Amino acid sequence: MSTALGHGGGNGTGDGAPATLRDVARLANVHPSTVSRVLNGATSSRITPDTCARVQAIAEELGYRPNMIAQGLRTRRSRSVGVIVTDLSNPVTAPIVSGIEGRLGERGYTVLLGNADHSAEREALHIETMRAKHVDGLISGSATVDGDGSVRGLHRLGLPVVLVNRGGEDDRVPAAVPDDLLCSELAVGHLTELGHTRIAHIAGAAATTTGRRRRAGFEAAIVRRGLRLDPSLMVVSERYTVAEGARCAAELLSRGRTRFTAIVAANDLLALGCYDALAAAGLSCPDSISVVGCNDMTFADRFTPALTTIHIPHVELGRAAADLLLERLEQPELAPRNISIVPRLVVRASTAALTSG
Amino acid sequence: MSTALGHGGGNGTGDGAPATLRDVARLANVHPSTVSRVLNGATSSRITPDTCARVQAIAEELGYRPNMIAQGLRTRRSRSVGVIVTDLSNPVTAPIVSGIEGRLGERGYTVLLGNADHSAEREALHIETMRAKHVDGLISGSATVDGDGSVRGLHRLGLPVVLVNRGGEDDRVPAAVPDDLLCSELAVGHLTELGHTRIAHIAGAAATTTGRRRRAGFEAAIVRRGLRLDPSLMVVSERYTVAEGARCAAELLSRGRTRFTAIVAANDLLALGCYDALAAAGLSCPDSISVVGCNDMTFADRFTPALTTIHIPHVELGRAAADLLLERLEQPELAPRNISIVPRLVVRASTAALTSG
DNA sequence: TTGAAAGCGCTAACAC
DNA sequence: GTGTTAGCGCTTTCAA
Repeated sequence: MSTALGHGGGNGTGDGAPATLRDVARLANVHPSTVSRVLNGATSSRITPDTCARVQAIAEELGYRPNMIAQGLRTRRSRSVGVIVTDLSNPVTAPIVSGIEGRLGERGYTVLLGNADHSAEREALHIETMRAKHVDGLISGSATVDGDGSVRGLHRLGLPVVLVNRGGEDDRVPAAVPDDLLCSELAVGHLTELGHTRIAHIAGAAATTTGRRRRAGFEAAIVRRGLRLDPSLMVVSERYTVAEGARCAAELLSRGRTRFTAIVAANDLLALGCYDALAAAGLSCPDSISVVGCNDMTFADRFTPALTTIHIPHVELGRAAADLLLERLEQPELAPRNISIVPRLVVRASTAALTSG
Repeated sequence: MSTALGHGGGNGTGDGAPATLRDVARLANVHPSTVSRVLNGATSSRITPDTCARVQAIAEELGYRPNMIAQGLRTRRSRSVGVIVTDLSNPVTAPIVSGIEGRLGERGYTVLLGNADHSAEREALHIETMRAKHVDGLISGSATVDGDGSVRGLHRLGLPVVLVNRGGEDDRVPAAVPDDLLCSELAVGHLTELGHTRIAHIAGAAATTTGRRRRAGFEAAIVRRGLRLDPSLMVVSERYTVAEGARCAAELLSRGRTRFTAIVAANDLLALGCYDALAAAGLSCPDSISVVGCNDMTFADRFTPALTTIHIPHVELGRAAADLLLERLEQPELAPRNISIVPRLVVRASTAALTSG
């Protein structure tokens, strides 16, 4: 009786090499293809229950494991998918990957992980490798908007590709993304309900759809409420980092610290940077300035003040991306579609009602 | 001229299929094996510079990419390694994986990621799959001490395995781990320098080497200083979570809240739980009770109070594990070895000098 | 220096 | 229902 680890293995010749289909066939007195048919659920129905049982017994006894490399070469399906991320150290990346891996794993696919680490060169290298390893598809979390990213190229080459978290500017390649417009709407809505009217925005990099769409959503939300869209209350960050958030908040402050009473940051890291800049300027959050983040990343509830933010279910985002890819792999005839994940406002302690003007 | 994406590809027959070695051979008027020799650095020296150039030109023109699946089947080396983690959502996991992936990527290996998500069954499944996909080796971050984990079994089967973060109890399988004894020594040393003498410990699960060794290190550090080892000041947690930390700290408090003035927690998550339990009991940290964590995970500096903890360089830990595996893959004759990573005390605001007894 | 031949382990089209 | 044959794309003896 073989364990899950293939103990009791061997090919029956005593040389310790793992058993192959041929080994099983030889001991079961059948042809290798018969073994193949028995072991592949789809075709096993056409085999005599008798031989079927015999083959299975021998396979079990030998601890036979199909060689997926050989299978892949023959069938042209590797049952593995590449997952390329911009930055493994970004707090939202792990949950997204977790969601992807979980769903894909359920369906028998393995994840090849590539960390681009903000380098276009490394990203291209990973794509290269994954193509060479014949992944069945690719999920990319590093889409940038600059026209014609490498991932986009793959899509044209016919390799199924799905974007996650950040989408493409258009809808040519399927993507699972948060409803970025709604994120900003929720943030602005919350602040106006608290009485704020002069609200600043620290936008995400223009090269990312999260950055662009959240900015668009912010502007729409402001206009929709009949508030003035003040260009001096807008600053565009270059990267999603705490340091960059601090830089942008300081910039905002330098343009006049009484011009605004609240900041909508394009993500939590930027919001954390706001905390720093405000503290450095001797201002308190939320008493002087309210701050809203976006993502609700791990520990957002444990900062001081606890961060009011827009919750995005990143694990679910990852699962959705996996579903999209699975769909393309298993029903290529279906029209590609997008999934938009609904965010949710989480009120904590970094926002307060406007008291003094 | 072909781009990194293989544009300009095709096999020269116009059917859009990717070019193979044979396609290149045909157009270059040489035998496929010659092309193989040209393209493999090691053997290309034995080829006429002339044909060498011709072959390379054709390969380039066709956008030829070796099929690594076929290569793998033939050479029995997949150039991919499995990385199995206990929990992708643990804050230390991402940096470890990042370190592993970074180093392995430099050396031409791809990472297959498997998230066991605390399930032994899922872990076994991943190991199964990775064996079937013929990974060249395995790095496991989910070693438990219960004798004969599945990973250990693989090691016996001859698949190169390296443990990371948590080691095996003995040294039979190579591991890259923090110096857990030193972690506790640093924590206790820091507290005694602040005047603390009655120090409690929230130990990590006994099934993990981090839990066991940090506990042993704690006990040794206490004894070394001639302090009393009070069993009522020791509680063993079951999982590395905030909730579990809170439970353990509450348990400690229930045994008498004046019996100790400081807590050494086996990791930062447990330490965060201490914050909660102390707050719930109306106690302040660090004024009433000092708390020391371990790991220095992301944002440890941003909690309130900022957490005094033992810094472990997790990216480096991952790199070390990758190095260990690379060593086994490329120089199997070398004796397996372990790498111990040196931790560092980071003093922040959760510890204070003992003033009132 | 190059070509020929064989085969890694598997599946699938075709025969019987 | 099962066997035969061929071949996925590559590397690697062995010859020449």
